[in-house]
Amino acid sequence: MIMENDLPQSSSNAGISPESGPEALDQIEMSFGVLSRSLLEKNPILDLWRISFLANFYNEPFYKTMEENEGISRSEFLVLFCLNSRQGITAREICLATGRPRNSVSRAVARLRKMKLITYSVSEDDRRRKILQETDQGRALLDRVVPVAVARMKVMMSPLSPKENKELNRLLTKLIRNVPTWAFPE
Amino acid sequence: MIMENDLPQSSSNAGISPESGPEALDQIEMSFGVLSRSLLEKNPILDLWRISFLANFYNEPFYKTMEENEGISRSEFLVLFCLNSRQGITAREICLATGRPRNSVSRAVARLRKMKLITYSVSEDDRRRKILQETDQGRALLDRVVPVAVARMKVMMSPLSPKENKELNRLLTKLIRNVPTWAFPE
DNA sequence: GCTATATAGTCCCAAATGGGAGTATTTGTA
DNA sequence: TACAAATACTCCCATTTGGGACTATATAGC
Repeated sequence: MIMENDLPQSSSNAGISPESGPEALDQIEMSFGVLSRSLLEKNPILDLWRISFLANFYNEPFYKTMEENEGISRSEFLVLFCLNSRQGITAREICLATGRPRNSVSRAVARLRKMKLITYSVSEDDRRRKILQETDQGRALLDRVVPVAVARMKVMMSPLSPKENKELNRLLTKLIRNVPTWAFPE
Repeated sequence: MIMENDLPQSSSNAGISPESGPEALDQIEMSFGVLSRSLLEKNPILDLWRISFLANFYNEPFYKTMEENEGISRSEFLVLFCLNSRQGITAREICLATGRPRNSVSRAVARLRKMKLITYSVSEDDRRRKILQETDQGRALLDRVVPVAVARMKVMMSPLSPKENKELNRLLTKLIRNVPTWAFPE
């Protein structure tokens, strides 16, 4: 086991400049402007802003290109992705897990069904429920799209060493465990 | 300076259960269902999913209640928030920093102006540009809304010790610096 | 200086969105 | 059994959204 010093930059983008200090976000200023830089350096909801920044600039372009290439909307992708992840689930589960309104999920399900990317069968236990299932075509679409997303994520995560990645996930787990205490106001 | 052991849970939510291991996300399953739990534990774009989960379940309810309480949309809030963060900026800067389409920002600016929450003046240097500025009313609105957001974020971040919070930000900085290399496909 | 190209911002309109009512079914209560 | 309340899902429709054309201004190339 190699003991590595995590403080200097890891494998990729080595030696461009120190990772912290005032010049750390020079590249951001180039691409996203001065305002973006100052928001990422200092604002009253800094931690949240930074997390949202990452999520936002990953997700939006990804969904946009997926729409163009596969004609599949964000909600439609999410439905397929969820089905791929767990068997025997219903629209309600997808709403809960993704935060999308039941409305949009229902519509996504209807369209995916029309496109023969999924099927559903009324649950025997509870005939209100429809158990969703991806078709071979649906799986095939994910097999085209998910690798693109994975590759994109790998690039996103590439500045972190394996050890740092693990540490990030440890911290995220702490935050995620806590979400139920604050997610739903009132 | 107190040397604390960061591995056991920090100040709040102490002793509920270990923060990792199979039972770590029991609470998630309660609130968000089994699907959500399995997605947060394992999926091909796990890191991204977890980051998006946090951003999503912070942002959506926040914007929704702000809409209800203040009659201000997401884009409108973002415009105000940006103006509060930096002087002399234009709509374009806000688009770059937030990823919102210029369209929506333009509309948000128009509406905020009608509501007397911001003003603008054509730039002398470049008469295409409109320099935006918040009014006292606009600032007052932020003074009502931002503390709510800050409080919510503090709860969100409360599971982390100061040291862990700092470490998280170190890791996020590494990721953020790298965004320009992948954010815009093609 | 003149023309072509780029940029900031706005407008139009077709399409997407989500709130909330509606339907079908199940569960709880007596 | 009867009936009230809850739940899963769908439908209707007013509102929002964002792509892309358009206007005004600025910049670059010659």
